Amino acid sequence: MEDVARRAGVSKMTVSRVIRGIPSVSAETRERVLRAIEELEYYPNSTARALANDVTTNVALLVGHPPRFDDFFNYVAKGAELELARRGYSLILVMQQSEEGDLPMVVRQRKVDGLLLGGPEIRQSLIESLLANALPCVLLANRVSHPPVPSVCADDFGGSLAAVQHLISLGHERIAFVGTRRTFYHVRERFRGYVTASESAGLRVRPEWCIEVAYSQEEGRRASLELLGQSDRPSAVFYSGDLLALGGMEAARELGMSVPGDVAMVGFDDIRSAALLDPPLTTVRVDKEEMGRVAVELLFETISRPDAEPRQVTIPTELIIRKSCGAAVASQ
Amino acid sequence: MEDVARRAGVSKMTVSRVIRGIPSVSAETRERVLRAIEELEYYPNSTARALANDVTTNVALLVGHPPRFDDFFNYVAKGAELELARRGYSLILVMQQSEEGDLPMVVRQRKVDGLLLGGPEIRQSLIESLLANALPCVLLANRVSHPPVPSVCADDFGGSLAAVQHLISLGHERIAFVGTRRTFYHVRERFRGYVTASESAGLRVRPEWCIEVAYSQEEGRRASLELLGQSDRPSAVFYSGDLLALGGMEAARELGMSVPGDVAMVGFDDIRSAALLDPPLTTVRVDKEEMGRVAVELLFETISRPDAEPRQVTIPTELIIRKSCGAAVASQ
DNA sequence: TTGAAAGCGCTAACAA
DNA sequence: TTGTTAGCGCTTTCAA
Repeated sequence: MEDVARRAGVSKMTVSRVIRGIPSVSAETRERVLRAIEELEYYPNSTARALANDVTTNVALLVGHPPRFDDFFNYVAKGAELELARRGYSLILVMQQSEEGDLPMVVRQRKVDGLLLGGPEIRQSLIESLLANALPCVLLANRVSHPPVPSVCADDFGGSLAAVQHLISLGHERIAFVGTRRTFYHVRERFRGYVTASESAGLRVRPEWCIEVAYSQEEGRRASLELLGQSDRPSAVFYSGDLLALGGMEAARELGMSVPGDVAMVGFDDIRSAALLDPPLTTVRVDKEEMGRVAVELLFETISRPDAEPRQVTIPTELIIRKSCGAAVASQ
Repeated sequence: MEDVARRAGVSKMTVSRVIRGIPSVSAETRERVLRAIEELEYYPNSTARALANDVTTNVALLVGHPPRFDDFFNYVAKGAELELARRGYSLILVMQQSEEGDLPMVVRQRKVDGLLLGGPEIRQSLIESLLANALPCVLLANRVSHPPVPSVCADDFGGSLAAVQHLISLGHERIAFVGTRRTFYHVRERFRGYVTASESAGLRVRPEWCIEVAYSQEEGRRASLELLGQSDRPSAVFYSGDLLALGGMEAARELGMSVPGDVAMVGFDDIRSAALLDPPLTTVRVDKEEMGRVAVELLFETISRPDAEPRQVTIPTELIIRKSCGAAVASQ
């Protein structure tokens, strides 16, 4: 900066003003400074700026432990990075190191101006510590009631409502629900959609057909084996996540049942593999990149107006009808 | 820091020494300082440290344009982040904004101490600019001959050799190769493995069966339709990447051919979907997390000894035999 | 073994 | 419109 100032025959301060676009600089001076900047290929040092301004221009995306950086958050990260880059910010990727709600290193070190908290595995206690430290946060694919935090979720309720209504419209009256822990907001919502769709069609929700498992293909398989192994079995299964549905298809294969012939299956999320399965999985598409993008938007709102009412944004979902549900028309 | 110093009854300088573990501090003073740090929950400000030391403790993972942050780099990022965190560093994720070899923002701003350059889409000119700016770099899944840069690649040659030899051992004598641009190091190596395996088995490599396409499922499909639509067609196809093989399976389906009955298929990379296909895809597994981890190791070597001979590390691959190759024994 | 002063590259506040 | 001074939170250098 010193060099630029010398070359343009002005003080460092004037250079600083030109860089920041402060109007109180005469046109000709600005011109001279810009030329000097160009000639010297000068670019301001972000560390020094950060120290002087107390703004790092970094945002962290924190994903839960054990390192759950999968297809879903891959897209979210992409959407977030693109939006951050547009604003001159950078994305720091952080895998939580333990299940505890310890403050992440990047926070202790003050390396970031805010955080995107990915998924429901983020502990409530961590959210509270972060807020107590006045760190702007946005929840991604999660929502909490008590401390008011902005959040971005897919339309979990609406998506699941549409999925189950679709099954019902295909004639199914015996629909089971296999999902992860209902302490998770998104699972609760997806379950609510299932219940609402069922009940408003006059179908009874049978508790023994509502199964709670961990999020893995193997767990989806186990639950499905149990469900489908009985004589009194459902004719369709709605899974709260595609990975569980993968396990379900595995189970059906093991039992010699055809999908959708003997049992229809529908998932949620539209992970990359969903379309590649045999049969291709009918599922609810979540726009993950858009979620990342919007989360960044909310974060900036929070940074600029920390006391504003936190917004809770819901991203629309779309039912993607493939073959696993047995609908006549199958796209993709 | 001032506060800690006051509380411990020493100067800032002594606090700094204790934090950095500098020995010339008496045991009792150190004790007092540590207590004060604990009581005040003091944690050094990384921005200030960065400015004083000219070390940001940040590393960027740069992925090519158009934003190719897929399954492969998802795992690489995970491996890299874990290793960086162990060393007190952070990972900044950067999607290249254009095809040009412009210096990324994080570099101009001096936000990072080094870069991991992901994939062959990174322009040679960019690599050279980076090196000219004395920025430590490591190539990931890429290798160049001219400027000496450390790199981490899978055993592209060995993996493809094993894959094609396996096809040959199954009796195939008419094996085609579908791959992306041979200007890419990894494709060149994989092609070399194909040629070597073929020729040492006395098989003729037919140029019209060596097809070059872009990396997408659709391109894999198109190439395969062409290959398999002729009467004089191969009995097996080796794809330089799983995504292409997905397209291949699609093509076979369209042509009413069974895999592996009418044509055997083998991929490379072992992306997440590979095992889920019907039939499950035989492929060469690449340890992507390990690649990320090792890349970080190399980067630190380069940072600490910039003039040392750059290491070129090759990560072993493993042939994963599933069903698409037609082998009798199928695992997974 | 400890501390005081200067400086890393920038910006806020004030003065000219 | 422009420049000077002080300071962001740390570390380096030198002196005590």
